[in-house]
Amino acid sequence: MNFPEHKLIYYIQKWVDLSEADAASILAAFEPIAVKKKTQLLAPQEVCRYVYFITSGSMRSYHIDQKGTEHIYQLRLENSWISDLESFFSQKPSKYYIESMEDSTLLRISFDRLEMLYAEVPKMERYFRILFQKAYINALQRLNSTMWDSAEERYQDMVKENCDILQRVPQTYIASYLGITPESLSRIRKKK
Amino acid sequence: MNFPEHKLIYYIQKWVDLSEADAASILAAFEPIAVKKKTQLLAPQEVCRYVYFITSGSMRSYHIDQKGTEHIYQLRLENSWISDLESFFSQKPSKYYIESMEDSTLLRISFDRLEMLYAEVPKMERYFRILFQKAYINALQRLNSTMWDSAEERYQDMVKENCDILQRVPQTYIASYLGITPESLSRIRKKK
DNA sequence: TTGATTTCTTAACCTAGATCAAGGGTACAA
DNA sequence: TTGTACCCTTGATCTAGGTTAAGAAATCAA
Repeated sequence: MNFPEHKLIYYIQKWVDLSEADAASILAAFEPIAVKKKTQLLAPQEVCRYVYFITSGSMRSYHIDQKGTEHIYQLRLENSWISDLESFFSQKPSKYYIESMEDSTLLRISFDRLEMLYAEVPKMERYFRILFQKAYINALQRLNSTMWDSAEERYQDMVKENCDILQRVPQTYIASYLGITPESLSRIRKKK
Repeated sequence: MNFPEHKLIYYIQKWVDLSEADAASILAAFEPIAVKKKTQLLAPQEVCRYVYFITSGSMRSYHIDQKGTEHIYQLRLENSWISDLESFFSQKPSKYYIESMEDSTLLRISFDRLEMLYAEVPKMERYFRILFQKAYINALQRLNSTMWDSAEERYQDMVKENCDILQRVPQTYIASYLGITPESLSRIRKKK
């Protein structure tokens, strides 16, 4: 079987064992969608209704400050999750945008449907516990390197990870994600 | 009943319903310890063996860079959790210190005992899922404000939270936590 | 009570990265 | 195929916060 939905099961099974029945329940809970490049899935003031698993393409989330400058805080490729968890779990208005950077396909699940899924397949509680734990560890590492490493070190770390995101999205997005201006990133790249 | 252990149950019950039996299982899984000010619970190269719930006092976690400068990335008061999750969950050597800032009492649980507890009381899986979810949201907010707000704004936000940590620990710790030098914090405080 | 350590403040100077401005390249829409 | 928007680069200048240094104040151990 080779439906795109199965990638989701593959990634969940890296962390918890699933029966055939579990897998079926999970797939039934998610709804597939397809979006063109630069489609907004969330805008400020809206409540974030879904958590998304990206099956192909790439997404970013960002906010726009008082001066009108965009600040990207998440860049995600296929086989990872994206949402505004703060808005999703509180079901209160978001401060952020979520937008596709390429034509993309996603699986989405709503707040109520997710709570149902936790009841149906309690292992999902464990899966998301592990997912958030890793996400939290990651966010702290990013915080540490933002506070204490130079912009150049942060960029070189990203290059070392050899993530093809560097080839797939504009440098201005990478710069914003690293917390610097496009001009600074251009100067850093020139050096090497 | 008024044993200090019960604060733990109180805080867990804010997020999941516990039976008497659940509460008993949880309390049985944790071991109380008491430490003097400036006691190290973890040092670099050691594996972080426990997750700690602080029942009284305060803790910090930090690392020391090549130049010998301390960088604090967590400051925690009573009724919150502290650990190095990266080391704890991988059971690999840590890069961080965990140290008490005041005389403190804590409840600790080991990796194996926690896995047993998840099996005994599956609701704990849900509790930690919610805890890490909130911690992750928080870490992203801190990352955003470190990237995009001035040092003064970050300090003022901390003052607004009205957290008594500002009174209880040296300013040099607050400065490091905010990602600035003690000199800069002193200048910021002088302004107002 | 007293020296020793730690913490906080202030001042002079420095630097990484921001800001402002302008030109060239590239990609897609018509 | 051309024009329009976006993207990247480069240079000149500016600034928040770092660095270095030194003294004052507070805290602590004996």
